[in-house]
Amino acid sequence: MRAMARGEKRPVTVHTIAQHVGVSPSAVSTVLANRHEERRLAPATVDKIRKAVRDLGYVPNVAARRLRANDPEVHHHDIGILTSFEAPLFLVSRVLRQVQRAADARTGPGRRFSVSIDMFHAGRLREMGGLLNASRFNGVIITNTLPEDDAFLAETTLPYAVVVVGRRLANHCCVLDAPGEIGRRAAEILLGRGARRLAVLVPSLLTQSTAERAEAFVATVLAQTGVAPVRVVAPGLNPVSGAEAMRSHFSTHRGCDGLYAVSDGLSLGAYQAIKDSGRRIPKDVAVVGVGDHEHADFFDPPLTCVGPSNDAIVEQVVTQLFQRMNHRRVNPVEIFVPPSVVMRASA
Amino acid sequence: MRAMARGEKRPVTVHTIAQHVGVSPSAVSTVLANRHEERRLAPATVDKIRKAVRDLGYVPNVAARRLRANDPEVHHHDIGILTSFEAPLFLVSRVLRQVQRAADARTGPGRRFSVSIDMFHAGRLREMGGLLNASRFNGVIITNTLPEDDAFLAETTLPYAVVVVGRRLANHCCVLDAPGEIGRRAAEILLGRGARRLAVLVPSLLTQSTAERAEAFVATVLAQTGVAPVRVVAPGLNPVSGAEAMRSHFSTHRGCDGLYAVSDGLSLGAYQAIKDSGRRIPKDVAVVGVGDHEHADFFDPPLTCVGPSNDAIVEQVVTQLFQRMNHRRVNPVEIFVPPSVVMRASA
DNA sequence: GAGAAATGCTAAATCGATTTAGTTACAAGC
DNA sequence: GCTTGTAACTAAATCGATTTAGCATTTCTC
Repeated sequence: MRAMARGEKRPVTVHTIAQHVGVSPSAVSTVLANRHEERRLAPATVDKIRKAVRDLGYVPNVAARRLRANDPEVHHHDIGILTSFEAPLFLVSRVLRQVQRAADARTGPGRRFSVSIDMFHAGRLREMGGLLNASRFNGVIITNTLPEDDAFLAETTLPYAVVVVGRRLANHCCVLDAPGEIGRRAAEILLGRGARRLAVLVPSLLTQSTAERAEAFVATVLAQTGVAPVRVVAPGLNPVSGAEAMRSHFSTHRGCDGLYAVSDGLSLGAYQAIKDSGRRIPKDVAVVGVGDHEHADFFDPPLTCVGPSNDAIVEQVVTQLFQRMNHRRVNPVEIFVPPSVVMRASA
Repeated sequence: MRAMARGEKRPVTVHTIAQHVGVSPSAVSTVLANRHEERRLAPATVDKIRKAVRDLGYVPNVAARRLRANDPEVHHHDIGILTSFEAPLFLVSRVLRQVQRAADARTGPGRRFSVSIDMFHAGRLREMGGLLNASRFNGVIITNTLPEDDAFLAETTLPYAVVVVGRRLANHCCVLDAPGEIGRRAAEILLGRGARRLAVLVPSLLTQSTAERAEAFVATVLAQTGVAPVRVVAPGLNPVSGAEAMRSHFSTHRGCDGLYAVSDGLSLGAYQAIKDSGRRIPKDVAVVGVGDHEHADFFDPPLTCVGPSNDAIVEQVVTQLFQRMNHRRVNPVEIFVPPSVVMRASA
C-alpha cells in the first residue's frame, strides 16, 4: 500500500480520494479540515478517508484553497524578495524590513500584503516556478543575481511589478549605486592616507557589481599612481576564503599596505590574516570594506566602508515597487544612488 | 479618475474591468498577459482596458492564476520558514539551505517544492494570514517565537505539517536543545578555567530558550560556588546593546572575570566594552557565546561557544517536516538535541 | 404507528483568471 | 450574388477545494 505513495503518476485530489473510498469530495474535505465531528461523519468513514489520504500521498493544492478562502472585500498583494542562496542575508532582511514597513503603512480593511523571501540557486533564476506566468507574486524585488540570471532577465519582460537591485538591465526598473563611484572613492581613501602598494580582494566568481567596483578601483589607482593594484582572488565570499587568499598574498609578495575588499566577509578574513602576520590595522595595512556585514562597526578595528548606500537604495526600491504595483509607473528606469562612505578606524 | 483607485470598496476582478469597459473578461485577460497582438485585439480596446486597469486599481489574484496554471501532473509543495523580524538570520538561512537541499533531492517529474522565508512581527504570529486555514503552506517551520506566539501555538493545532524549533509545546512537533544542558556546560567551562566572578548577559526581552539558558547557568553557578552570577541586562540583542550593558556593568561593579552571553551579537558588543576598559580576553575576562553568529570563529579572539547544535537540530527539523508532509507522522513529539561545544580562544 | 429528531452523507455553487473553440460583422475576390 | 477570408471579439469550460442547503435513512418519542 505504502508503495503507491511512491509510484503515483496521476494527480491526487480530493476527488481521487473520494472515488477511492467511495464517498463524495465533500466528505474528504470535511475530514481534511478536521471538522468531521461537527459534521457528524461516521468514525469508520473518517478512518477510511484518512487511510486513503496517507496511502495515495495526497498533497493539498494551496492555490485552490486560497482561492476558495478568498475574501472578495480585500485585495491581497503578494510581494517576493528574490535572492540567490549565496547572498548575505543581512542585506536581504533590511530590504524585507523596509518593504514590510511600507506594506504595513498601506495595509487597511481592503488591502493586505504578504512579503516573503524566496531563494534561487545562483545562476538559475529562470527555473523558479511561477515567475513567468505571474502566478506567484504581484511584485518582486530581485537581488544578488549572477550574470546568467541577468542574461535571463535581459531577455524577459515580466507582466507585473519588478525592481532589480544592484544591476543594470535596459528592460527593467533598476536601482543601484552610481557606476564607478564606489571603487573610485575607496581608492581615494587609501591613496589619501599615503598607502602606495594597493591590493583589491575579490571572490573568484564576480557579479556585475563586484566586478565594477574592482574595475573602478583598479582604474583609479592606475590613473593616479601609474601602477595597477594587485588583484588578490579568494575562492569564496566568506572569511575563511579571505584569510586564505591574504595569507598567500603575504607569503608571495612584499604585501600590500592598503586593501579594498569587495565584501565584508572577505575583510573579516583579511583582518585575521593581517593580524596573524604581525601587521597592524591601519598602521601597516589600511583596510576598506563595503558595509555588507551587519556588524562592520564592531570589527576590531571598526571597518571603514565605501559601498552602496543600502538605506537609500532600499528606499528607492520600495517606492518604485509600490508605484509599479499600483500601475502608476510602468517604464524601465535606472536609478543611481550615491555611495555611502563611513570612515571608521581601519583606514 | 485616479481618485477611484483610492476609494474602491468592492473587489476589482477581470470581470469588473470587463463590465466597466464593455468587453468580455477574455479580452481583459488577453491584455493583462500582453497577448493582444497575437489575438488581434483592436488597439483602441487595448488602451481602454489598460486605462480601466489603472483607474480601478486592479490587483491580480495570484491564487486564481496559479490554480488555473496548475499542471495536474505535478504535486506542488509550498514550504514556509516562519521567523520573527527581530531574529538573527544566520540560523534561518542555515535552515533554508538544508530544507532546500532536502527538497531538491526529492524534486522529480511529479513533485516540486518551493521554500520561502516569511517573517512575522515578534509576538504577532497569530495575525499571519492563511496560517489557520491552511491556504498558504503545505508545511511550515516556525522559529524565533516570543512567548505570545508560543501561547498562540499552544492553543492551536494546524491542519498541516508544522515543526517548531527551539520551543517546547505539547501539541506540536518540537526540536530543541536538551533543556538545561547549555547553561550548565557554559558555567562549567567558565568555572573550570578558574573564573569566580561570573556574569550572564541577557536581553531584556527573553524568549523561552534564552530564559532557560540563563536560568540553568545561574543555577549551576549558584550550586557550585554558593554565589549567583550577576545578571547584566541589555536593551536589545545587537552589539550596541551588549557594549552598552557591559560598560555600565564595569562602571558599577568590580567587573566579572567570566561572562556568558546568550546571543553572539551581545558577545560582540561585550568584546568591545571589555577591550575598551583595558581588560584582555580571556585573561581578564573569559567569554562564552552561543554560536548563533555566522562568523563567531572570526571574532578577535575567536569565540568559544556553547549553544544549540544547529546542524543536528536542522537535520531533525527537516526529517520531521518531510515525514509529516508525507503523512508518515502526525503526533506531537519533543526531540532533544545535545548542545554543541566549540572551544576557541575566548574561554 | 405517526411524527419528530438525529445521523450520515451528497449535489452543486463558488472563488478569479485563462484559454479553446467558436461567432459575428464586414471586406475582398470571382 | 456567393464564397472565402480576416478582424475583433465572446461563451463556456477549466483548475481543486470548500461549504451550504438538502436528501435519505434510521432511531426515538408519545
